[in-house]
Amino acid sequence: MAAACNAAETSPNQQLTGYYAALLERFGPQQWWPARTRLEVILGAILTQNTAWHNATLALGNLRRQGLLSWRGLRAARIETLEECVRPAGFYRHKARAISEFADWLERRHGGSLARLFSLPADQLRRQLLELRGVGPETADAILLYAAERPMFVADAYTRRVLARHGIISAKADYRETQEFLHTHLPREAALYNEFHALLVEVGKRHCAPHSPSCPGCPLEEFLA
DNA sequence: GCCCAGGTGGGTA
DNA sequence: TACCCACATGGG
Repeated sequence: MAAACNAAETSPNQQLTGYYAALLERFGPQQWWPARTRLEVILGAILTQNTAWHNATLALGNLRRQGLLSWRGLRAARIETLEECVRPAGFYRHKARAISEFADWLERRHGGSLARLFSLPADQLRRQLLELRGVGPETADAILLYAAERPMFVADAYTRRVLARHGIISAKADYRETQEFLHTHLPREAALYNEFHALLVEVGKRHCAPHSPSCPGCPLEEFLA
């Protein structure tokens, strides 16, 4: 029998820990982020905005074929070239501009050094990233977590949908509220946030359709039963 | 043909 | 602050 989505009798910490264990048991380690380098993590974080990851990989493949997967390459490229590469990921004008400005900014502000950028304290790094056009809270946190290995939970649409569907957070909880909840009730560990977020995306894709009241076959419902 | 996908930024009240 | 809307392509 499918469980009612009511976990009120256990603490949020216990719920989240139990959810994590249940997801890990069902799906196994997800080995995120699916990228080869920190630069690819950053580009992927921009390219996947409101876009299926598959389309982001098409754009990354185009950039690779054009020899643009380096800061020098990106800075030297014409914006029209970037737009053409990025087109499969949608919103291509925005994303090409964001990538181009990021490359210029890194050169200007940090001498083109990702090591220098990522040596900043997490709060300062996040503030700097948020100053960039096309980098909002989620993209900044994805870069912090998956490229800089800082413990910032990426409270994306899947995370919010899955947690809300199971009554863990309010359906109205926004990005900041969801992230604060997770930071409050989970150990502040990058490896845990990495794996948990990836698992939430996986369960969201497989079992948690938008606008559906339930999640058939969802391991979280079995956990609650 | 419609819905959805690992958001962000600008405008308006 | 809180909504609303534009931005765009590819797959099911």
